[in-house]
Amino acid sequence: MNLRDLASHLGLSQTTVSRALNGFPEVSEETRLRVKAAADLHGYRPSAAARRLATGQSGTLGMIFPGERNMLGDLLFIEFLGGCVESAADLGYDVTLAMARGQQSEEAIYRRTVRSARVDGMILSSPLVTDARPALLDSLGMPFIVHGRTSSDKAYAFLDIDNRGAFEAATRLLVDLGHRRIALINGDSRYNFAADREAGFRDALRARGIAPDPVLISGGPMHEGTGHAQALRLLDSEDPPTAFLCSSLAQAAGVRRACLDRSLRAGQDLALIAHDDRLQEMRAEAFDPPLTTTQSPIGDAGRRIVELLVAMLRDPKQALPAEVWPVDLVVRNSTPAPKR
Amino acid sequence: MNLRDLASHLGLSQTTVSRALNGFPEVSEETRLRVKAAADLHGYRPSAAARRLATGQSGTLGMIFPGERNMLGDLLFIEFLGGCVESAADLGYDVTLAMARGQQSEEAIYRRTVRSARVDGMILSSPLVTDARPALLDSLGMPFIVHGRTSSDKAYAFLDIDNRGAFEAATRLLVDLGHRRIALINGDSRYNFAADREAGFRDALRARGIAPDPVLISGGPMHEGTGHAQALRLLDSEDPPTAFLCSSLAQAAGVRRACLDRSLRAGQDLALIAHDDRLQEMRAEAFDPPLTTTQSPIGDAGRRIVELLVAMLRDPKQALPAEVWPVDLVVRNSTPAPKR
DNA sequence: CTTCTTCCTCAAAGCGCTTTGAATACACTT
DNA sequence: AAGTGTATTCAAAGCGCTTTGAGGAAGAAG
Repeated sequence: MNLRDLASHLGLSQTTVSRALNGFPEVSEETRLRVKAAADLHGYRPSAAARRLATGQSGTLGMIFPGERNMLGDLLFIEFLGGCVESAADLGYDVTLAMARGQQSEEAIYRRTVRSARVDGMILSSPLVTDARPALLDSLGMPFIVHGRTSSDKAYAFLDIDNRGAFEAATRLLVDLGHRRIALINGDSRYNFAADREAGFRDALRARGIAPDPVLISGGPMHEGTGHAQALRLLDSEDPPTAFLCSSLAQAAGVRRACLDRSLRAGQDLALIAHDDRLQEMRAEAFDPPLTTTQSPIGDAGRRIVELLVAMLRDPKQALPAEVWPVDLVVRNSTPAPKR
Repeated sequence: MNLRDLASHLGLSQTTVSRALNGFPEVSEETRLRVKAAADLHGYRPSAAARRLATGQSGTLGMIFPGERNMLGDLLFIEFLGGCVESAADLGYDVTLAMARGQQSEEAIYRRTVRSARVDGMILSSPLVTDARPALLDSLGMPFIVHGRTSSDKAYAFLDIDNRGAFEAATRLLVDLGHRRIALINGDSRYNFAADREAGFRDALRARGIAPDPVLISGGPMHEGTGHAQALRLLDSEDPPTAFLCSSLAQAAGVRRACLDRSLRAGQDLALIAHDDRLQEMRAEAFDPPLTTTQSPIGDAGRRIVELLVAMLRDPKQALPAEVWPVDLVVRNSTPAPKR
């Protein structure tokens, strides 16, 4: 059942039927009701392909699979992706994935995707401190929004959380509790979020007149092994930290294990704070002990970012969205004052 | 630059250009080369929307986000998805995701997806023992392929691994080593793969005249907590097992932790085998000790399943593919004979 | 020199929708 | 009665591709 059939069935023109269905004001309410009823009755669904051709819009948003894969980073990605897909569906958009594979240049993927006009807009995730993609997409004329931020001269749409403020607050909490040697176990330093977190960490130390010790600052993939390895290194060092600040719960789990290896109790003998992206099956409150965290649900960010992108597509003239979400510091039971 | 422009540029008709580009035999080799060169030169990309409208094919494969989410299950999903996206790209297809959310019936999602003709075929993952989706898609006339199997009267396309054989072999290995009390920590029993694994487990025991003890058979999500909880329960029981067989490496990690809790060494004091889906960042060989596994790369399955589905779409008359991959039993260092 | 093939190329007809510009009908003004 | 809006509806022209049915050119066969 296509539009023409439906129209002739109703004794109306395609124009009128199309307008009735799409909510244009030129159609009388009576006609609209009649049309809608008939459409329902016959199970009419407009052909996505035809609409796309006619409007030039694909009704599809694109996302590129992260090039660098690592287990718990993937978990963040999928939670974010889930949020995106969910709100895209609500807004009538599809989400398609492409993949930057092996050595094949990521740029080629983006170019190809853009040129075949398969997507109306793109979502960039995990931006690097210096990331070529915004400029690339700009030059290709493809609307996009970044989850996170990056250094760029030009304005671009983004949604980010206040990583710097979050880690500044967390560090401040630790310092105010009396901690002086605080270890930061961060994400990979090429990522902007990690740079921001380190900056917040340094801000707080500087504000309290503490010189950051480079030994105490490290980074790596967002998984348990990173936390374990770095924590062991530090616990076995000459002047071990009294507090750990981690970029993910998984890293915190590694720190916890390292502490156990050294007969220490994380959250009691040592303070432990982690950033919590609110993954479905990894709850800071179920940690032993319940973990003090900086928290911000990454799934919500996915939902919101699609809303913002779709709004951009619907009204390209509006100002580029630039949201920075505050991050809650949730104090639970893992942040004692340092042992004397 | 569209087809008409390109054609007039070349002094050819659209027909000829289209055929040259799409590899039809009616075009002289010389013309084809000329056309291709010009297309490259001008960066011509056919409009996906127009092609879709003209051919009635969307060039898109659909996948539904798993309704039930759990961390390491998600990891399997994303590894599989990555494989799918990768080979879809090679074959010129997009992959779009939909999501079965909350209480909204999964069926509605499938119906909607099918009716708007956004996808040419669908990939079903994580089939249940009794799963309504194959019959549903069949009745809707949507081509699909199942990753795994399910009980269904009708024939359907699938790619599965030999879960039953794998667990039969693993169990046999343990029995032949002298183990008599073997615990199975499986996936959720509603999933077909879990049922198959249990069947294989029982096969091997039966073949050796051992009556399976229901106490030793349990299941749950594919994560560390499941392995830990079940192993603790069993280790603390009256007649603890001497060997564990797990459905995932994550579960095996939990078993290992439970053993440590009880001052036992998994892989030395107790035998431990797990199924290994070959996730990027979770290597059985890096386990302590290196784990004996039944292994089958789930990413490869994703790649292959898309090949099969695309082949089905290109030639709907061919027989439905039905591949069952053998699973390697890789003996490493975690399967000692039982202690006397 | 025709007539047939074989090869290559073409014009034109869709695919199913949106959107433009015009037409009709009707109620009000003047 | 003619003129002016206003509210509805319509026919037709695309969107950019694929594909059908035909036509022209060149070489082979009669």
